[in-house]
Amino acid sequence: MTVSIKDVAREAGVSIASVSRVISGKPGVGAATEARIRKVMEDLNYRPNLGARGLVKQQTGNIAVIVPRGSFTLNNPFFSTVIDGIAKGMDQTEYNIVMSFTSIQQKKLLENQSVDGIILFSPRSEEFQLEWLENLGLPTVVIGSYVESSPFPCVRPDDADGIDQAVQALYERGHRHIGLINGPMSSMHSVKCLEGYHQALQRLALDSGSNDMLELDEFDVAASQESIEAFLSSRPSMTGIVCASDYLAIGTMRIATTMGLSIPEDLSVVGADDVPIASQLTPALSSVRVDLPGIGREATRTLIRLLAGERIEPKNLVFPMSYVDRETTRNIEQ
Amino acid sequence: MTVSIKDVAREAGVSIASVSRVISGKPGVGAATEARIRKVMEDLNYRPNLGARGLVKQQTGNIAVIVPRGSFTLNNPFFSTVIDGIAKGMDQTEYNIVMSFTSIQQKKLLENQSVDGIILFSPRSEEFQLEWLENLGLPTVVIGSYVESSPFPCVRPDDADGIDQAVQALYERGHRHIGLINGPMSSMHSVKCLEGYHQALQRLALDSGSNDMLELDEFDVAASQESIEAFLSSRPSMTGIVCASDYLAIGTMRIATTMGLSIPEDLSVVGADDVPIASQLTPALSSVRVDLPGIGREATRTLIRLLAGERIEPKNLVFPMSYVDRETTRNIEQ
DNA sequence: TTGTATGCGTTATCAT
DNA sequence: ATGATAACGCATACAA
Repeated sequence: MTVSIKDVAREAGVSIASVSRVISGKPGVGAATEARIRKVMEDLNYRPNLGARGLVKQQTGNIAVIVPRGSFTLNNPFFSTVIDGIAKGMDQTEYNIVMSFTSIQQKKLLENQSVDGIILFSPRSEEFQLEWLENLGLPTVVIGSYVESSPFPCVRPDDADGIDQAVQALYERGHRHIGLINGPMSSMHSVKCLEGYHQALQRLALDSGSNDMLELDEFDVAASQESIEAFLSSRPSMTGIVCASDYLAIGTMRIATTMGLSIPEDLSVVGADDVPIASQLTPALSSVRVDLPGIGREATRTLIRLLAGERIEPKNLVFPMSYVDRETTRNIEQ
Repeated sequence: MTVSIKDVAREAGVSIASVSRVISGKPGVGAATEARIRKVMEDLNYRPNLGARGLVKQQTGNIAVIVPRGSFTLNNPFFSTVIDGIAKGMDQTEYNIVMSFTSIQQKKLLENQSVDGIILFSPRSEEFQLEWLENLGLPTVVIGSYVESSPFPCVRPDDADGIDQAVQALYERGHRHIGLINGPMSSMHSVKCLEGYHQALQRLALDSGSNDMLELDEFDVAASQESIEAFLSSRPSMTGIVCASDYLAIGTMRIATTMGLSIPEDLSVVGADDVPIASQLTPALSSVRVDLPGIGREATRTLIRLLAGERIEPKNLVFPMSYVDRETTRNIEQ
């Protein structure tokens, strides 16, 4: 059924070695024979078998992109935007992208020798054992904040500084009671966000001693409606909210609105990452910008270098964030 | 470096055949030897090589998921939501998902015998030659409206009826001048939407003879700001707008707002597909719902059956749509 | 129950 | 410049 190098060889009246040579562009084949071979390949509609080639060359030509499991993953524009960058980066290479969204897929994929390298979105602490990952012996690059002890190169936004900037921006606009809506602490991203929040509060002497952070169980807002409502209504003096992601911010805005609060009149909201849709919203979401596709491209570049045998230093590539003022934040009188 | 079936055999003092048998769970191996082999596999940390297995079994274990090229693809929640369903469906199987977002990747992927089947998001007419696709000889399922002459099974929303329902809903709320913001006609999706639009207009005797459809060059709104502005401002009597996708609707709302129109007071807007974020917006977007993850799952199921050698009838699996009334539509007095 | 041998499609080594 | 052949890791028909 499927036409192989052997069929081409027979049809062209040459050995498979010669066919292989023209396929891989290796020297050592006469112009005339090459032409003949090419013609036959065309006629027979020959297609190389990547699996067979991989077998002898000891590589698959595939890169695994591992996104966290959970209901909202791909739907979260953070991931899709970074993945966009990964895809663009991968385009310059010979590699294909094998994606996996669930833990079942992930184990299957990684344990089957079906990829040459891994791009790993920073998993929750409960998802992967670092030891298991290391044991795989595959070149790996992590995207997003990750445990300090990780031996893998890491490309990430400067989450802590981003949240710090968001708080600072609200402060400069007259806000004095500023809350943080954060993800679960099992995610390093949340840990970093909290770090930045505390840092800003301390510098601005805003630390009231009260706990104004809400830690959600999930990054999924829909599942956390009640706790957000409670958080908001129990803090009437709070005029500004910083969220650990734009996605969280969108959900928070919705909930606040249904509670009768208008944005930004009653409550200012700042997101994080400045996902593409943020600027399309009404009102447009103030956020802390970072080059998401750039992160994806850089992660790809790094992995490719790793694959080529390079040693990568420094291990941490941190992308700067910068506050973008839009319509969900307002100046308030003191 | 990498441990193979051969190493296991030697270490366990058996033949590779026996090892292969326990791996594939085939009968014909004594309990004692099986135990010994398993232990050695464990000790040596043996991992099967999918490529090698594929070579002999003539299959790769990979499914290609082809999404249209272009700037806004993964970022478009339509795709990510359907893909979510695909991933869930694929979880029940032994297949991995190989994604490709660019034409370069796509050719590479499809021409290399590195996948067993294809899930294809309905491409623009200029993107793929049907003949080329058929020539691949791979089991293929299309998601979304596609050319009639396609020989591939197709899973899709009932776009025409969806838009029809949206127009109908606006009509019932008192609207008499209703526009359509549509994608390019090179996409069958747009063609179907237009079809539903005309159908509704005719039934409701609303066809004014004027052309109230705006055909965008791209599904990307940001690039079409000017034409949308012009469209809106040149039709002051228009009170309702139906959009060919939620994404388009979000962009349209933003542009209308910056023009000083408030939604839904001055302009009612209805999206299509009811993407997850639609209900999270403020105001929440009225839309035409369809089970997007269900479409993904069904496409996967269909492809798996195709892969198993089944013949699939009917070729078209159409998912119903139904209007969801939220906050971007209002009743108007006659 | 267990082992031997062959072949899957390709690259690479070594002759010629 | 060209060809024969081993090897990659695995499944399987056939022998024992």
